Amino acid sequence: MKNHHPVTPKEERLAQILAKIKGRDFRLTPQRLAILNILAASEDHPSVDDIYKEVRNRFPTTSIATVYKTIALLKELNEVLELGFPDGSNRYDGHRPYPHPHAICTRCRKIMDPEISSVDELSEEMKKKTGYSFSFHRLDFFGLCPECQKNSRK
Amino acid sequence: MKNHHPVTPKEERLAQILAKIKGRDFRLTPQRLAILNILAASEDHPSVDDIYKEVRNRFPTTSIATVYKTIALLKELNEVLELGFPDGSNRYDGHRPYPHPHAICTRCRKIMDPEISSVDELSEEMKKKTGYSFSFHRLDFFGLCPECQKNSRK
DNA sequence: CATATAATTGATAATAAATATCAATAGATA
DNA sequence: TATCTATTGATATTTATTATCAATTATATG
Ligand SMILES: [Mn+2]
Ligand SMILES: [Mn+2]
Ligand SMILES: [Zn+2]
Ligand SMILES: [Zn+2]
Repeated sequence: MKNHHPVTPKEERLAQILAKIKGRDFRLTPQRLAILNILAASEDHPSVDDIYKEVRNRFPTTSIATVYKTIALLKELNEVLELGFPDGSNRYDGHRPYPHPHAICTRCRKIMDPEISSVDELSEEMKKKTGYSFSFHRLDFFGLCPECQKNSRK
Repeated sequence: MKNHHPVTPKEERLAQILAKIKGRDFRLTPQRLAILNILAASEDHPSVDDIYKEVRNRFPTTSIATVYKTIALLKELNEVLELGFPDGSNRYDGHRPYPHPHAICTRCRKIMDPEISSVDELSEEMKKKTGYSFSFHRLDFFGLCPECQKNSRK
């Protein structure tokens, strides 16, 4: 048989996304499925261009517009987290589509996902001080990753 | 005499900025001084267009390019904090030019500056978990401000 | 399987904020 | 006041994203 239950974490993640897609009048084209696979499997927060290049390895006729449209679809379904940057170098997390803190290297642009416990505390203090009711957040810490720290020590 | 020591907080803040400007071959034009005044006095994180409109009240011939160039100058001097957003609706804090958390209303776009004590803790945990050496951060919490919460309860 | 429907694709045009360009203007200094 | 050059203002350029639309193709149905 061709279909089977998901076993690896990324198969699991893809299955979650496909379940949401099935809900509406969405169609499963090869290009779209390839993009979903890339996003579900990615741990390194790829850019639109990263995704575009990778999907073109398998489907060389794919348009960049299709990548944008698939990402827009996933955003609507809350199945991808967009890390937008004002210089246009946007990055995407299809692995963890909910808000979480990021460590961003200003030299090599590597973005990491640490498990952080003190976010709730900060959020609670923000709420108390401002009276806002928060629905999401964006927590970015910028600096040098361990590797770039070594390289900059010459 | 015309010059006097700064007494109000915003005069104090303007004096800080002017001190940095004096250092190099910078010139004090009326337009530039007006923009500096607006940014030093502002508590509400104005946009480029907000600043542009306000400065044109006093100097109607001012170009938007001059606003951009003055902001670029202040960024170089680390005397303004730029809150860049991927949709291009950038906002500026000339009052507190260092990284700090913001509460952002998704409805009326009001941005607040609460005094938060638990940032260091979060930063420390990030550092321990990732090994990054951070130099700045961006901490945004999005939701409804108290006023917009009232209005949305109909 | 053949057919109908409409969602999707791919190519391209349009959009818009930020930046670059450059001749004209006007601070700063002596 | 004259000189020098930083700055201005108008405009062109850049570039990521969005919009457009005819052609294609996934899907359901008989
Ligand atoms: Mn992430
Ligand atoms: Mn602020
Ligand atoms: Zn790095
Ligand atoms: Zn509000």
